Amino acid sequence: MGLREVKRERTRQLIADKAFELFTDRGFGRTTVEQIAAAAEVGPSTLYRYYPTKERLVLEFVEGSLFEALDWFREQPQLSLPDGLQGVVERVLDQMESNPDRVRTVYELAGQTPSVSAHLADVIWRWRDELTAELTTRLTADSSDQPLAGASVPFTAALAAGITMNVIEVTVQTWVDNPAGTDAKELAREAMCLLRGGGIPLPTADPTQL
Amino acid sequence: MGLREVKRERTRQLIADKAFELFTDRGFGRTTVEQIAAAAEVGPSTLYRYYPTKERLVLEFVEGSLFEALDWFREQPQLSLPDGLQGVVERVLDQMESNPDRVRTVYELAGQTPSVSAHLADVIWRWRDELTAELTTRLTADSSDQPLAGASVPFTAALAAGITMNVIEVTVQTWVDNPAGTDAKELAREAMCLLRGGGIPLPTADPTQL
DNA sequence: AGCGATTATGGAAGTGACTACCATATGACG
DNA sequence: CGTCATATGGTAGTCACTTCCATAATCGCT
Repeated sequence: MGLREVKRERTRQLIADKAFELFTDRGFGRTTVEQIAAAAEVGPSTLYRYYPTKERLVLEFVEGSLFEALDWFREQPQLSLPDGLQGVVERVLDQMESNPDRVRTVYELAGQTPSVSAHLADVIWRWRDELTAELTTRLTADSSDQPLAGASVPFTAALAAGITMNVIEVTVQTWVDNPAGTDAKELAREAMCLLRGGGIPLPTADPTQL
Repeated sequence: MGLREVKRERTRQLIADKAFELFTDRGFGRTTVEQIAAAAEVGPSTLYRYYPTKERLVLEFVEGSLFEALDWFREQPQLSLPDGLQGVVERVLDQMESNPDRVRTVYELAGQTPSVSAHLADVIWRWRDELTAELTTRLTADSSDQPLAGASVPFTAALAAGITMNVIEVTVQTWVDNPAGTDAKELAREAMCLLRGGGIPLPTADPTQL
């Protein structure tokens, strides 16, 4: 690795950090990209080479946490899918718990600014889509695992990825809302017990006469 | 209802329709709001009184379908939650199936334009949040339904809403991707069978040693 | 019908995110 | 040291979106 990439990563982090400072101080709407660029001592056009939109500056940390866990998952093909997904959930929550203030601020900014919440939702969706893709390849690979009666593999994969995403979202949301002190991974465990135990009201397959 | 509200609804629809035309013709990025306003024969400032962003013009139909079903759900407090949620799923899919081209175009535009997919994700999220709120009040009301051992009501509600949203999303996605002809409600039924039958690899509650 | 109050509309002016482009500088490599 | 690839900064421009005000359409009441 050359000196070039080191500098690149440094600049990248510097920009995101300065941006986050300004956002927490003056708020998202009252901060211009010029101000961020000036604070990071780069030109605005340089800033846009690192981050495509102002919103992505807010989401840097969350995005990183999610995709790190996904990368880990891809490198663990020997694990069973349930164990692998469990590892994904744990890794994401570990990242979040390592920096509670940042996560909290992200959610606050998302709550105040529609475009931020939109981009947050988008990042999580893209993550889920990549997880779906990975699950699809794995399910097709060892389809001996389960007969998968009738249902197509991508369909099953999408459902699994969606539920995993849900568990993470619900857990993080609850963890952020609570006055700190709660254990995120304990919450996630509860969520999964509920899922397996059937304690959740699901839509029924049989249509009722309406 | 006065003449005023009739006109308002007419203008609202007119704007969305003209916008959709232009988007399908020239694409989202190559259409300016001025062009849309001109096509609908209103001033740009009027357009912004009806739609807060250009992206929401794309999502008008999807948004309407989702929230109509939610309104219906709110008006059916006598139904059990599973039946009610089933009704929600059915109603959303009915709406989508009533206008396949429009849904397909929305997904195409979302696939091409990041900001559209971001707003699409956001709309669906807001919908899920409102569904969560409704489920929370209902679960607290008749908590005699189930003991809900230990788990908090909003937690359970959020999971239920999330899964319902997942079923809809996965179903619509699969239905849109397929070369037409597939029955969306049949797909949804499969999804729910998979969910109930445990045919989906979920993260395990017990952490494995990593 | 007529009249005051309320609300919808159109236009003008401005802010700021984002893009395209080019000249320059800086690290990579023989 | 020379060259080459890449990173940077600045400029100019487009366009989404906001704010504000003057005007016009509708409503409610008598």
